[in-house]
Amino acid sequence: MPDRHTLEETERATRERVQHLPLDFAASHALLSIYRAANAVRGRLTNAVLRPHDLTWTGFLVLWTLWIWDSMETRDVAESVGISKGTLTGVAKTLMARGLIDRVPSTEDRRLVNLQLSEAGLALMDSIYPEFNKTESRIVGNVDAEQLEIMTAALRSLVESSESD
Amino acid sequence: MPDRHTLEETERATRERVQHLPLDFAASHALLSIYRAANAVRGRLTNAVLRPHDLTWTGFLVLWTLWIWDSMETRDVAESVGISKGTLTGVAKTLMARGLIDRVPSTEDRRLVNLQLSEAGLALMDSIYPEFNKTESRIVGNVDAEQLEIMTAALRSLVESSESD
DNA sequence: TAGGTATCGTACGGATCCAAACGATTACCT
DNA sequence: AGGTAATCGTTTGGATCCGTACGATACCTA
Repeated sequence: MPDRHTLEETERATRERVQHLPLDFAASHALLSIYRAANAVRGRLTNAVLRPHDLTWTGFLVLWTLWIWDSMETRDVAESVGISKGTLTGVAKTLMARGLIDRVPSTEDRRLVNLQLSEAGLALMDSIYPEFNKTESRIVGNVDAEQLEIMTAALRSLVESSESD
Repeated sequence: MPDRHTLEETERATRERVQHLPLDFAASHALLSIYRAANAVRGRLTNAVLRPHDLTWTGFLVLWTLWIWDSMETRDVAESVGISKGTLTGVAKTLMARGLIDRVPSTEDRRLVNLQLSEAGLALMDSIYPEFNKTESRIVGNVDAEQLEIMTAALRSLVESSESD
Protein backbone atom coordinates (compact mmCIF):
# COMPACT_ATOMS: atom_id res chain seq x y z
CA MET A 1 0.00 0.00 0.00
CA PRO A 2 1.74 3.18 -1.16
CA ASP A 3 1.88 6.15 1.11
CA ARG A 4 0.99 8.92 -1.28
CA HIS A 5 -0.75 8.73 -4.62
CA THR A 6 -0.43 11.01 -7.58
CA LEU A 7 -3.37 11.63 -9.85
CA GLU A 8 -1.89 9.19 -12.31
CA GLU A 9 -1.53 6.42 -9.76
CA THR A 10 -5.06 7.00 -8.58
CA GLU A 11 -6.38 6.68 -12.09
CA ARG A 12 -4.51 3.46 -12.65
CA ALA A 13 -5.80 2.01 -9.41
CA THR A 14 -9.30 3.06 -10.29
CA ARG A 15 -9.13 1.14 -13.54
CA GLU A 16 -8.01 -1.98 -11.77
CA ARG A 17 -10.62 -1.68 -9.10
CA VAL A 18 -13.56 -1.36 -11.46
CA GLN A 19 -12.31 -2.81 -14.68
CA HIS A 20 -15.14 -5.31 -14.73
CA LEU A 21 -17.66 -2.49 -14.93
CA PRO A 22 -18.57 -0.60 -18.11
CA LEU A 23 -17.45 2.82 -16.95
CA ASP A 24 -16.44 6.10 -18.56
CA PHE A 25 -12.92 6.50 -17.25
CA ALA A 26 -12.13 9.60 -19.26
CA ALA A 27 -15.03 11.39 -17.62
CA SER A 28 -14.05 10.24 -14.16
CA HIS A 29 -10.43 11.29 -14.55
CA ALA A 30 -11.38 14.61 -16.04
CA LEU A 31 -13.73 15.52 -13.20
CA LEU A 32 -11.32 14.33 -10.55
CA SER A 33 -8.64 16.51 -12.09
CA ILE A 34 -10.94 19.49 -12.11
CA TYR A 35 -11.77 19.08 -8.48
CA ARG A 36 -8.18 18.64 -7.40
CA ALA A 37 -7.02 21.55 -9.48
CA ALA A 38 -9.68 23.84 -8.06
CA ASN A 39 -8.73 22.86 -4.52
CA ALA A 40 -5.02 23.30 -5.13
CA VAL A 41 -5.41 26.63 -6.85
CA ARG A 42 -7.76 27.98 -4.22
CA GLY A 43 -5.48 26.87 -1.43
CA ARG A 44 -2.40 28.39 -2.92
CA LEU A 45 -4.01 31.70 -3.79
CA THR A 46 -5.56 31.90 -0.36
CA ASN A 47 -2.33 31.25 1.48
CA ALA A 48 -0.06 33.29 -0.74
CA VAL A 49 -2.16 36.35 -1.43
CA LEU A 50 -5.40 36.52 0.52
CA ARG A 51 -4.43 35.47 4.00
CA PRO A 52 -1.83 38.22 4.49
CA HIS A 53 -4.63 40.69 3.82
CA ASP A 54 -7.00 38.82 6.12
CA LEU A 55 -9.34 38.03 3.26
CA THR A 56 -11.42 34.93 2.75
CA TRP A 57 -11.57 33.24 -0.64
CA THR A 58 -15.29 33.84 -0.85
CA GLY A 59 -14.93 37.36 0.46
CA PHE A 60 -12.35 38.10 -2.20
CA LEU A 61 -14.59 36.73 -4.93
CA VAL A 62 -17.37 39.03 -3.77
CA LEU A 63 -15.04 42.01 -3.82
CA TRP A 64 -13.70 40.99 -7.20
CA THR A 65 -17.19 40.62 -8.63
CA LEU A 66 -18.18 44.07 -7.43
CA TRP A 67 -14.91 45.45 -8.70
CA ILE A 68 -15.65 44.15 -12.19
CA TRP A 69 -19.33 45.03 -12.33
CA ASP A 70 -19.36 48.18 -10.19
CA SER A 71 -22.73 47.46 -8.61
CA MET A 72 -24.95 44.39 -8.43
CA GLU A 73 -28.04 43.09 -6.74
CA THR A 74 -27.27 40.61 -4.00
CA ARG A 75 -28.88 37.65 -5.77
CA ASP A 76 -26.67 38.22 -8.81
CA VAL A 77 -23.57 38.53 -6.68
CA ALA A 78 -24.38 35.21 -5.04
CA GLU A 79 -25.02 33.54 -8.38
CA SER A 80 -21.88 35.00 -9.87
CA VAL A 81 -19.68 33.94 -6.97
CA GLY A 82 -21.33 30.54 -6.80
CA ILE A 83 -22.72 30.66 -3.28
CA SER A 84 -26.25 30.70 -1.93
CA LYS A 85 -28.11 33.87 -1.10
CA GLY A 86 -27.99 33.03 2.57
CA THR A 87 -24.26 32.62 2.55
CA LEU A 88 -23.82 35.93 0.83
CA THR A 89 -25.71 37.69 3.60
CA GLY A 90 -23.09 36.63 6.12
CA VAL A 91 -20.14 37.36 3.87
CA ALA A 92 -21.50 40.77 2.95
CA LYS A 93 -22.03 41.54 6.60
CA THR A 94 -18.40 40.76 7.32
CA LEU A 95 -17.15 42.83 4.41
CA MET A 96 -19.40 45.71 5.38
CA ALA A 97 -18.15 45.61 8.96
CA ARG A 98 -14.66 46.14 7.57
CA GLY A 99 -15.89 49.02 5.48
CA LEU A 100 -15.02 47.38 2.17
CA ILE A 101 -18.48 47.42 0.60
CA ASP A 102 -21.66 49.48 0.85
CA ARG A 103 -25.28 48.42 0.84
CA VAL A 104 -27.51 50.56 -1.35
CA PRO A 105 -31.24 49.77 -1.08
CA SER A 106 -32.98 49.95 -4.42
CA THR A 107 -35.38 52.84 -4.88
CA GLU A 108 -37.39 51.02 -7.52
CA ASP A 109 -37.94 47.71 -5.78
CA ARG A 110 -37.70 47.85 -2.02
CA ARG A 111 -37.04 44.14 -1.80
CA LEU A 112 -33.73 44.65 -3.52
CA VAL A 113 -30.38 45.66 -2.12
CA ASN A 114 -27.44 46.62 -4.28
CA LEU A 115 -23.87 46.04 -3.24
CA GLN A 116 -20.88 48.06 -4.34
CA LEU A 117 -17.31 48.63 -3.33
CA SER A 118 -16.55 51.42 -0.91
CA GLU A 119 -13.58 53.64 -1.56
CA ALA A 120 -11.55 51.53 0.82
CA GLY A 121 -12.66 48.40 -0.99
CA LEU A 122 -11.71 49.87 -4.33
CA ALA A 123 -8.30 50.85 -3.04
CA LEU A 124 -7.83 47.37 -1.61
CA MET A 125 -8.64 45.70 -4.90
CA ASP A 126 -6.39 48.03 -6.83
CA SER A 127 -3.53 47.04 -4.60
CA ILE A 128 -4.29 43.34 -4.26
CA TYR A 129 -5.36 42.24 -7.69
CA PRO A 130 -2.04 42.70 -9.49
CA GLU A 131 -0.45 40.53 -6.84
CA PHE A 132 -3.27 38.01 -7.11
CA ASN A 133 -2.90 37.84 -10.85
CA LYS A 134 0.83 37.43 -10.62
CA THR A 135 0.33 34.29 -8.58
CA GLU A 136 -2.30 33.10 -11.03
CA SER A 137 0.16 33.59 -13.82
CA ARG A 138 2.79 31.63 -11.96
CA ILE A 139 0.40 28.74 -11.38
CA VAL A 140 -0.42 28.29 -15.05
CA GLY A 141 3.10 29.11 -16.11
CA ASN A 142 4.02 25.53 -16.84
CA VAL A 143 1.11 24.93 -19.18
CA ASP A 144 1.49 25.58 -22.87
CA ALA A 145 -0.53 28.57 -24.04
CA GLU A 146 -2.47 26.66 -26.65
CA GLN A 147 -3.31 23.83 -24.28
CA LEU A 148 -4.42 26.37 -21.72
CA GLU A 149 -6.82 27.85 -24.20
CA ILE A 150 -8.27 24.47 -25.06
CA MET A 151 -8.59 23.67 -21.38
CA THR A 152 -10.40 26.89 -20.64
CA ALA A 153 -12.79 26.40 -23.55
CA ALA A 154 -13.51 22.83 -22.50
CA LEU A 155 -14.19 23.90 -18.93
CA ARG A 156 -16.49 26.60 -20.11
CA SER A 157 -18.58 24.28 -22.20
CA LEU A 158 -18.61 21.90 -19.27
CA VAL A 159 -19.93 24.58 -16.95
CA GLU A 160 -22.70 25.41 -19.34
CA SER A 161 -23.79 21.84 -19.84
CA SER A 162 -23.61 21.25 -16.12
CA GLU A 163 -25.54 24.28 -15.00
CA SER A 164 -28.21 24.06 -17.67
CA ASP A 165 -29.99 20.94 -16.46
CA MET B 1 -26.14 46.54 -15.57
CA PRO B 2 -27.01 43.06 -16.82
CA ASP B 3 -28.79 40.65 -14.54
CA ARG B 4 -26.74 37.51 -15.16
CA HIS B 5 -23.28 37.11 -16.57
CA THR B 6 -21.84 34.21 -18.46
CA LEU B 7 -18.20 33.34 -18.11
CA GLU B 8 -17.57 35.03 -21.42
CA GLU B 9 -19.23 38.26 -20.39
CA THR B 10 -17.33 38.25 -17.15
CA GLU B 11 -14.04 37.87 -18.94
CA ARG B 12 -14.87 40.72 -21.29
CA ALA B 13 -15.82 42.98 -18.40
CA THR B 14 -12.64 42.04 -16.60
CA ARG B 15 -10.57 43.15 -19.53
CA GLU B 16 -12.30 46.50 -19.66
CA ARG B 17 -12.00 47.02 -15.95
CA VAL B 18 -8.30 46.43 -15.75
CA GLN B 19 -7.08 47.00 -19.27
CA HIS B 20 -4.70 49.65 -18.04
CA LEU B 21 -2.86 47.09 -15.95
CA PRO B 22 -0.30 44.60 -17.26
CA LEU B 23 -2.16 41.44 -16.36
CA ASP B 24 -2.19 37.81 -17.45
CA PHE B 25 -5.76 37.43 -18.64
CA ALA B 26 -5.35 33.91 -19.93
CA ALA B 27 -4.30 32.76 -16.48
CA SER B 28 -7.15 34.58 -14.79
CA HIS B 29 -9.77 33.19 -17.15
CA ALA B 30 -8.37 29.71 -16.89
CA LEU B 31 -8.46 29.64 -13.10
CA LEU B 32 -11.90 31.21 -12.95
CA SER B 33 -13.14 28.52 -15.30
CA ILE B 34 -11.61 25.80 -13.17
CA TYR B 35 -13.24 27.09 -10.05
CA ARG B 36 -16.65 27.47 -11.65
CA ALA B 37 -16.45 24.08 -13.26
CA ALA B 38 -15.52 22.39 -10.00
CA ASN B 39 -18.41 24.07 -8.22
CA ALA B 40 -20.90 23.19 -10.92
CA VAL B 41 -19.79 19.60 -11.18
CA ARG B 42 -19.75 19.08 -7.45
CA GLY B 43 -23.20 20.60 -7.08
CA ARG B 44 -24.72 18.53 -9.81
CA LEU B 45 -23.22 15.25 -8.67
CA THR B 46 -24.25 15.96 -5.10
CA ASN B 47 -27.82 16.74 -5.97
CA ALA B 48 -28.31 14.07 -8.59
CA VAL B 49 -26.52 11.12 -7.06
CA LEU B 50 -25.30 11.67 -3.52
CA ARG B 51 -28.18 13.40 -1.81
CA PRO B 52 -30.69 10.60 -2.48
CA HIS B 53 -28.33 8.29 -0.61
CA ASP B 54 -27.82 10.83 2.17
CA LEU B 55 -24.14 11.14 1.36
CA THR B 56 -21.98 14.23 1.58
CA TRP B 57 -19.55 15.11 -1.18
CA THR B 58 -16.63 14.78 1.18
CA GLY B 59 -18.03 11.63 2.70
CA PHE B 60 -18.36 10.09 -0.73
CA LEU B 61 -14.79 11.01 -1.63
CA VAL B 62 -13.58 9.26 1.51
CA LEU B 63 -15.57 6.15 0.68
CA TRP B 64 -14.36 6.26 -2.91
CA THR B 65 -10.75 6.59 -1.83
CA LEU B 66 -11.04 3.61 0.47
CA TRP B 67 -12.85 1.70 -2.25
CA ILE B 68 -9.95 2.24 -4.64
CA TRP B 69 -7.12 1.66 -2.21
CA ASP B 70 -8.71 -0.92 0.11
CA SER B 71 -7.05 0.43 3.24
CA MET B 72 -5.21 3.62 4.09
CA GLU B 73 -3.82 5.53 7.01
CA THR B 74 -5.95 8.49 7.96
CA ARG B 75 -3.32 11.08 7.04
CA ASP B 76 -3.16 9.67 3.50
CA VAL B 77 -6.91 9.61 3.18
CA ALA B 78 -7.06 13.27 4.15
CA GLU B 79 -4.32 14.18 1.73
CA SER B 80 -5.91 12.18 -1.05
CA VAL B 81 -9.35 13.67 -0.53
CA GLY B 82 -7.94 17.16 -0.13
CA ILE B 83 -9.12 17.96 3.39
CA SER B 84 -7.26 18.53 6.64
CA LYS B 85 -6.62 15.79 9.15
CA GLY B 86 -8.97 17.41 11.60
CA THR B 87 -11.79 17.49 9.11
CA LEU B 88 -11.28 13.84 8.29
CA THR B 89 -11.70 12.90 11.94
CA GLY B 90 -15.22 14.27 11.92
CA VAL B 91 -16.15 12.83 8.55
CA ALA B 92 -14.79 9.43 9.48
CA LYS B 93 -16.77 9.53 12.71
CA THR B 94 -19.97 10.15 10.76
CA LEU B 95 -19.24 7.38 8.27
CA MET B 96 -18.36 4.99 11.07
CA ALA B 97 -21.58 5.80 12.89
CA ARG B 98 -23.42 4.68 9.77
CA GLY B 99 -21.38 1.51 9.66
CA LEU B 100 -19.81 2.27 6.29
CA ILE B 101 -16.16 2.18 7.36
CA ASP B 102 -14.04 0.50 10.02
CA ARG B 103 -11.15 1.81 12.08
CA VAL B 104 -8.19 -0.51 12.36
CA PRO B 105 -5.44 0.62 14.73
CA SER B 106 -1.97 -0.16 13.45
CA THR B 107 -0.08 -2.81 15.33
CA GLU B 108 3.32 -1.53 14.23
CA ASP B 109 2.90 2.13 15.07
CA ARG B 110 0.35 2.86 17.73
CA ARG B 111 0.00 6.44 16.57
CA LEU B 112 -1.54 5.27 13.31
CA VAL B 113 -5.08 4.31 12.48
CA ASN B 114 -6.08 2.63 9.25
CA LEU B 115 -9.45 3.10 7.63
CA GLN B 116 -11.21 0.65 5.38
CA LEU B 117 -14.66 0.03 3.98
CA SER B 118 -16.99 -2.22 5.90
CA GLU B 119 -19.06 -4.75 4.02
CA ALA B 120 -21.96 -2.34 4.03
CA GLY B 121 -19.70 0.39 2.68
CA LEU B 122 -18.43 -1.86 -0.05
CA ALA B 123 -21.96 -2.81 -1.05
CA LEU B 124 -22.93 0.85 -1.09
CA MET B 125 -20.08 1.80 -3.38
CA ASP B 126 -20.80 -1.09 -5.70
CA SER B 127 -24.34 0.13 -6.10
CA ILE B 128 -23.66 3.87 -6.21
CA TYR B 129 -20.57 4.26 -8.31
CA PRO B 130 -22.02 3.13 -11.66
CA GLU B 131 -24.75 5.69 -11.19
CA PHE B 132 -22.21 8.33 -10.16
CA ASN B 133 -20.08 7.62 -13.21
CA LYS B 134 -23.07 7.75 -15.51
CA THR B 135 -23.72 11.32 -14.38
CA GLU B 136 -20.05 12.13 -14.78
CA SER B 137 -20.20 10.82 -18.31
CA ARG B 138 -23.25 12.93 -19.05
CA ILE B 139 -21.54 16.07 -17.75
CA VAL B 140 -18.55 15.75 -20.05
CA GLY B 141 -20.65 14.42 -22.87
CA ASN B 142 -20.57 17.66 -24.82
CA VAL B 143 -16.80 17.94 -24.81
CA ASP B 144 -14.81 16.47 -27.65
CA ALA B 145 -12.76 13.46 -26.55
CA GLU B 146 -9.46 14.90 -27.68
CA GLN B 147 -10.08 18.24 -26.03
CA LEU B 148 -11.07 16.45 -22.86
CA GLU B 149 -7.77 14.65 -22.83
CA ILE B 150 -5.83 17.87 -23.30
CA MET B 151 -7.85 19.50 -20.56
CA THR B 152 -7.20 16.66 -18.15
CA ALA B 153 -3.47 16.70 -18.88
CA ALA B 154 -3.30 20.46 -18.45
CA LEU B 155 -5.13 20.27 -15.15
CA ARG B 156 -2.84 17.56 -13.95
CA SER B 157 0.29 19.53 -14.68
CA LEU B 158 -1.35 22.49 -13.03
CA VAL B 159 -2.05 20.52 -9.88
CA GLU B 160 1.54 19.41 -9.68
CA SER B 161 3.00 22.85 -10.16
CA SER B 162 0.54 24.25 -7.67
CA GLU B 163 1.05 21.70 -4.93
CA SER B 164 4.81 21.58 -5.26
CA ASP B 165 5.62 25.00 -3.87
C1' DT C 1 -58.82 46.94 -6.60
C1' DA C 2 -58.31 42.94 -3.97
C1' DG C 3 -56.27 38.43 -3.47
C1' DG C 4 -53.06 34.99 -5.08
C1' DT C 5 -48.44 34.11 -6.70
C1' DA C 6 -43.64 35.01 -7.19
C1' DT C 7 -39.38 36.78 -5.61
C1' DC C 8 -36.67 39.49 -2.69
C1' DG C 9 -33.17 39.45 1.41
C1' DT C 10 -32.65 37.50 5.91
C1' DA C 11 -32.55 34.13 9.94
C1' DC C 12 -31.54 29.70 11.64
C1' DG C 13 -29.92 24.82 12.27
C1' DG C 14 -26.72 21.57 10.91
C1' DA C 15 -22.74 20.03 8.40
C1' DT C 16 -18.23 21.00 6.70
C1' DC C 17 -13.89 22.94 6.86
C1' DC C 18 -9.38 24.86 8.52
C1' DA C 19 -5.67 26.29 11.67
C1' DA C 20 -3.72 25.79 15.91
C1' DA C 21 -2.96 23.50 20.14
C1' DC C 22 -2.62 19.12 22.44
C1' DG C 23 -1.28 14.48 24.38
C1' DA C 24 0.59 10.24 22.90
C1' DT C 25 3.88 7.72 20.43
C1' DT C 26 7.94 7.05 17.73
C1' DA C 27 12.40 8.41 15.62
C1' DC C 28 16.64 10.51 15.90
C1' DC C 29 21.02 11.80 17.86
C1' DT C 30 24.87 12.24 20.83
C1' DA D 1 20.58 4.77 27.15
C1' DG D 2 18.29 9.24 27.47
C1' DG D 3 16.63 13.40 26.06
C1' DT D 4 15.07 16.15 22.17
C1' DA D 5 12.60 16.50 17.90
C1' DA D 6 9.19 14.93 14.71
C1' DT D 7 4.80 12.95 13.60
C1' DC D 8 0.57 10.72 14.57
C1' DG D 9 -4.74 11.40 15.28
C1' DT D 10 -7.74 14.20 17.93
C1' DT D 11 -9.81 18.23 19.92
C1' DT D 12 -11.22 22.95 19.91
C1' DG D 13 -12.89 27.42 18.21
C1' DG D 14 -14.35 30.10 14.63
C1' DA D 15 -15.67 30.87 9.82
C1' DT D 16 -18.04 29.26 5.88
C1' DC D 17 -21.63 27.18 3.50
C1' DC D 18 -26.15 25.09 2.35
C1' DG D 19 -31.15 24.21 2.61
C1' DT D 20 -35.21 25.64 4.49
C1' DA D 21 -38.48 28.73 6.34
C1' DC D 22 -39.99 33.30 6.91
C1' DG D 23 -41.80 38.16 6.51
C1' DA D 24 -41.89 41.86 3.27
C1' DT D 25 -42.61 43.59 -1.18
C1' DA D 26 -43.94 43.50 -6.04
C1' DC D 27 -46.47 41.61 -9.78
C1' DC D 28 -50.57 39.63 -11.88
C1' DT D 29 -55.21 38.70 -12.89
C1' DA D 30 -60.00 38.60 -12.54
